[in-house]
Amino acid sequence: MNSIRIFPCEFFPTLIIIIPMKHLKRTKIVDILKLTPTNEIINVKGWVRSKRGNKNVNFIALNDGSTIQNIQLVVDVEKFGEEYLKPISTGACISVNGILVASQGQGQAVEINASEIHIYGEADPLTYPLQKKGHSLEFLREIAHLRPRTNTFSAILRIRHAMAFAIHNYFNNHGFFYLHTPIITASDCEGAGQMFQVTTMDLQHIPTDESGKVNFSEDFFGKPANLTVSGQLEGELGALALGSIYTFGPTFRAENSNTPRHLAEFWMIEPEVAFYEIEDNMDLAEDFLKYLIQYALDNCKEDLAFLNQMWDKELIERLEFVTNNKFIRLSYTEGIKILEEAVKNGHKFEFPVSWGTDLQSEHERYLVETHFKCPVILSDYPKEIKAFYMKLNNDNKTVRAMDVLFPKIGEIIGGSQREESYEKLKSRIEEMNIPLKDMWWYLETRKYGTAPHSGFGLGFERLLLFVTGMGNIRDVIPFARTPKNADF
RNA sequence: UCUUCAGUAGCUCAGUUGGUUAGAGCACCUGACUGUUAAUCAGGGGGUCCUAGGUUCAAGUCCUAGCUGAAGAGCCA
Repeated sequence: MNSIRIFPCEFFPTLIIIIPMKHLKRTKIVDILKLTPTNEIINVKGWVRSKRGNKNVNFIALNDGSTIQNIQLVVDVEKFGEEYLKPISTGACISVNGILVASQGQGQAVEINASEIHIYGEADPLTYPLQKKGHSLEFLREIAHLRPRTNTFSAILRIRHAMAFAIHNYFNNHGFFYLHTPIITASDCEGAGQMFQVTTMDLQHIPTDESGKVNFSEDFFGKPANLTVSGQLEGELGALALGSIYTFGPTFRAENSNTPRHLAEFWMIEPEVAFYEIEDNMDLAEDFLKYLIQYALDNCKEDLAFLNQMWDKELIERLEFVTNNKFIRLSYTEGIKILEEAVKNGHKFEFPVSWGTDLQSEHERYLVETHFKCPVILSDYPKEIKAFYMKLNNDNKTVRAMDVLFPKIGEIIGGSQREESYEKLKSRIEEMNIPLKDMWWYLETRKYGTAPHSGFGLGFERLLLFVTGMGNIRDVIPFARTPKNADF
């Protein structure tokens, strides 16, 4: 390393002597904390969380993001000089060589006696927005470029990584293949809300035809194109060839949703499996969610403990409850009966309950949080309130849909067994006025070698809301995209 | 998009029935302190009271509109 150390000379106070800092391979704090103290010199690099002390000795709490834990640096003030240490304030980035020793203080097992310090970057205390105190989540959202440097967000981002890894791990272990479905799609029939249009046309001079309509043949793809709202339809194509696939990618919805549970850009996991009935689909969803939550409990202990202590005292308890209890499974019809019973017994809902209407948030919350106090898988909804591709039951009234409802989050998973009959699917498409010409490829999977199959979509950030205990989805993604907000 | 609530120092917030020079804690700066744990102690600086109108002798405080944020609802994962 070409780093240097500068310090004032005793005889010529203005003279600065430059000495190359001894080059050592960096050790991450997460690994340092596992070491037993020897007399070897090690190097640590990171950002200063706090500096305290007196005329003789300074204590620097350093964090490098590898763990929520800081390493304590002990700095002899006389050795470096007050002036040199001054710019090492909260937020500054430094590289330190020193000896790892057993701590003389109470708060930590080991600490580093600093012998050389190089300052990579100062952080002017007058303007650096992060202080050594708690900040509101709303304030931190306004400084999304710096919030990963806080304990809370570094914990969330490490958990986010762990969950992404665990998702791939689970599917790989279960023989699923990761299928990359397109981000840009020219089919407007994915049926999950408003789409963002993709175009290379000059919006100031849009080409039109004789009748004044937009001439999309001049656009990049020669027809209207959008960002995907779901990889499911393509996922089905994969499942009907590879057997078991999953997608895990960004998803875009141009809905004007202003809630703590919605993002315009979010990540979704969509497994799709051939020869799966709806019950198999439920088994997969339950096993998958429990695996992920258990993975977090096993591998993100310190970060979860921090979030539990800081934001949500019941977090770990709630996670353990979910892994230890079977999800309640019941049909939409049974759910309605329970809700009607509740109304009879005096429970007041803002919206009326009756068979055939979609369940409101308050109804789902009643089932999950009040009645069962447990995750619930609701299935077999009336066909009128569900998507065209869901398999019709023999009663001709309900479809094999399933929603997994979680406490605090609501719908975390939505899925179904897919309609595999060419004729039934075709007539559903026609009933819902979806243009058949755009769906020919989807229908051909039913025309040639069709098979029963099922799948679901898991909102990655909704999973993270549950696992981290955060209340707002904008706090579990590094850079949130919501209506009127695409900064950073 | 609808409903409700909020916007005062860098951050978190107090500010009485409308009444003189708008406060506190933390942060920051200066000083003290021989091992601190978001160190402590003493002192200091720091304000377009969200914006624009209006009511009033007088507005941080009341009214109207807008902007921004949050919560709930709808849409959904």
